[in-house]
Amino acid sequence: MSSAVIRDQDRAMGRRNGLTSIEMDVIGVFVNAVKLLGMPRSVGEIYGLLFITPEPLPLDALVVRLGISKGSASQGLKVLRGLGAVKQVYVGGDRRDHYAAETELKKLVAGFIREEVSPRLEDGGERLEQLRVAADGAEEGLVDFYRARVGKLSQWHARGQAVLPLLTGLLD
Amino acid sequence: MSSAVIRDQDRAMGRRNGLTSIEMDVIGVFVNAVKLLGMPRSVGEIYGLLFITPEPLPLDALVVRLGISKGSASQGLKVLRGLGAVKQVYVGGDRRDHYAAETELKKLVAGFIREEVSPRLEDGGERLEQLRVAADGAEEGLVDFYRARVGKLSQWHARGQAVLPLLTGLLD
DNA sequence: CAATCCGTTCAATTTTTCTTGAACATTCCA
DNA sequence: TGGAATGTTCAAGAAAAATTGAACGGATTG
Repeated sequence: MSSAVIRDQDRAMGRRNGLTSIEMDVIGVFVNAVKLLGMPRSVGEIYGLLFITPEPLPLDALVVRLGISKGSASQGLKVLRGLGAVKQVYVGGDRRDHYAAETELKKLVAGFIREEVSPRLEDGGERLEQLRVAADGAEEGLVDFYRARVGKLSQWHARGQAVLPLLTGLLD
Repeated sequence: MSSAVIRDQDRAMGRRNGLTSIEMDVIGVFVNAVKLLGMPRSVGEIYGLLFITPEPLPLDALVVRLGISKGSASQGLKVLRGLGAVKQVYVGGDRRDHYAAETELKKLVAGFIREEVSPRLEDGGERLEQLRVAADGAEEGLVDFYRARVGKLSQWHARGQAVLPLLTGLLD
């Protein structure tokens, strides 16, 4: 089969790069979404392609179809595995790892909270300890104000910790 | 008063740059937080300083104390005003605008949702329309799968729109 | 084994994002 | 009205983040 034929097929399907237009649209949605979450474009591309592909795909397929480097694909999959956004699927007679998108919203949100949000909240909790000490040791006229503000921060922190678990609960 | 005296005072208060150590710590907390939300460092610095300062501050004070440019300060305040994270306070006999931090968590979260999240959700809703059409027009064997996936996306979208208002409600 | 395949890592590069600073508009005041 | 004060905008430069690609380690195969 000549490559000219392939290009004709691509054109007929509305392809560019080797992605169909519906694939590109869905990927675009996810690229947008992961940007909102502060993640690199490639993560959105990978998840998007897996989401809109019926079969599990190996790393090479991501490289070829998305036109990204092997390094990006590997790192992107690492992030997605960490989030639990991707399932590893065994494909007989092929020693490559194959991946499929995890599509349960609850799991995705829980993964994001676990990997991205909770660590920061914990970190913030430690800082609060130090802030309380620092506030108490401030100049006379400022101690009360500082204590009030650190108290406000503690309140926020507690609210965050209380609300996050509820959030995943709402998504069954 | 000589600048040597000022420097001595700074050293006694644990200052560097002209910020006390508690100010720097609090600012650090907010710089971290806004990064999680995908906003520039300067926005966190400005909000942090306003949060931990008893008096409302004008733009110049932010420039001097944080050591940032007038442009950054102006743009950062613009963002914070948009979020409703900052109150404009009138100070008699001074024609500069003075700003104080809004410390009601509910307002801050609502502002973030309004400015950063909702617009994207709406945008996503429009894309979904197009995706439904594209899915229906796909190759024979893929139509069912595509419809299912677009349906999944719609579900997520609906969940998001349902949950966001609840979220602010939880923060009274 | 040696050769190949698969995936990871990380320094170098590219891309994106943020910050700066000078030009500008507007308001205030003498 | 002229000039000083205040704040905004945006092009250029600096900084940060993402991507690449080559080198590497380990597993598999003939």
